[in-house]
Amino acid sequence: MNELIQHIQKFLPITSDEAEIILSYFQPENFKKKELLLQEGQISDKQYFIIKGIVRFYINNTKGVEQTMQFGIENWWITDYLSFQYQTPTHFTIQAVENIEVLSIDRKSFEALLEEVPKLERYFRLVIQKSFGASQIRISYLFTMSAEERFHHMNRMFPEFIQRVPQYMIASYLDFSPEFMSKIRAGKV
Amino acid sequence: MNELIQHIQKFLPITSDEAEIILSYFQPENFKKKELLLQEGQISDKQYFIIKGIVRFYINNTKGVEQTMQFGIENWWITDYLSFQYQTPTHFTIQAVENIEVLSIDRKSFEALLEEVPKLERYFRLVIQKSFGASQIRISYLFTMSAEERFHHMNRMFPEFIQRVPQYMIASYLDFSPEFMSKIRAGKV
DNA sequence: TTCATTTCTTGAAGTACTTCAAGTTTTTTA
DNA sequence: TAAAAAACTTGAAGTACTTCAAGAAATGAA
Repeated sequence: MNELIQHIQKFLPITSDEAEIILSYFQPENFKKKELLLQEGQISDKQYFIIKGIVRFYINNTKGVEQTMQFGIENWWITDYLSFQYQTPTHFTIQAVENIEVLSIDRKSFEALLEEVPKLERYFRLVIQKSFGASQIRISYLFTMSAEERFHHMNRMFPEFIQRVPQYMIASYLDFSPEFMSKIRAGKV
Repeated sequence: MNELIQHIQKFLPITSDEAEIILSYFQPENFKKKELLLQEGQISDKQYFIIKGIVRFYINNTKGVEQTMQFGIENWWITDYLSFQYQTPTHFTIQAVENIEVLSIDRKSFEALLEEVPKLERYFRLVIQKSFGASQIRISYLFTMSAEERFHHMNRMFPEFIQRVPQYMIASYLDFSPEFMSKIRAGKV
């Protein structure tokens, strides 16, 4: 069965008729490694559900370095919600880390979908609540752990993930330099 | 008119009958300065809507220092959503910074309310979407600005707020030491 | 299979902060 | 309105990182 429908079912029951209606609102899209789903300055007009692959959500700091703020993996939703909700230009970029498959929905269709299947309001509320919780946990790690601790913690929690993503992206996600990451790994700190 | 109802009206229209039903689910509560609304280790069973005053949401780091992760002010919702949603013990503490007035709702009542007034699912989705967006912006500031820049930025954006809250809480919110904040303010960096 | 590109490593030098300890000022409480 | 408690300041010393520059290793493309 479709991944999105399965995901929705984890939060609330839907009938197969509803499933069909829901899917009719989505476009399957593919992006190659390094392609951009959203670019700084644009208005985030789409929300993406990741079927396969990894994306990163980053911001360019003043020195032009890309700081990874979030990763998105299978079964996660990704977009800049503020830009999406208020139609303001985004400060962020979303990029495919691998070749990816997503389902996309634009703002208009999203509103129409919620009107036709109102119980999805609940699904999206629960999904975002979870994302927000994850974001709070992430901030707490940045606040309470040293660079080395953050690295070891991530290594412990997501060993397979670390393999799939270049080190310098992990380093920027954990908020330290790639060189420092290299030294941590080599035990030279 | 009631602050909560006004706030809901910003996101979607409700009738005065609905307003009455909604309010019947909430308890007004008052907390004195420094009282705790939620304590590390507890399960977050309530969600709070702040009518008046400021709260802080913090975590104790390994050295026992309180790191402020979020402030909540008038018209904001506050809770640990992960703990609330999944009924797991929280790592965080919520404390009244001033004497405060809130409306509280526990998890059971919250579910009952959503069942009786399903369109509130949309309200809560939009509210949390906004909070999540704010959280993303906050992370981006931590990633792209120096301590001094974060301080000046906050000063520029929320000058009145800075007056209402002790400096050491602002310092921990901006992720640097109170001593360093003192030096920034004195122009000694 | 080779060349080009991307990613990772290493050491040396620098810096943006933290920590500590003590004193001062402001606010709260009785 | 005095005493106690909380919040803020200061300078000196320390440290967890960053930056730079150059080379090595791994990956991808023709």
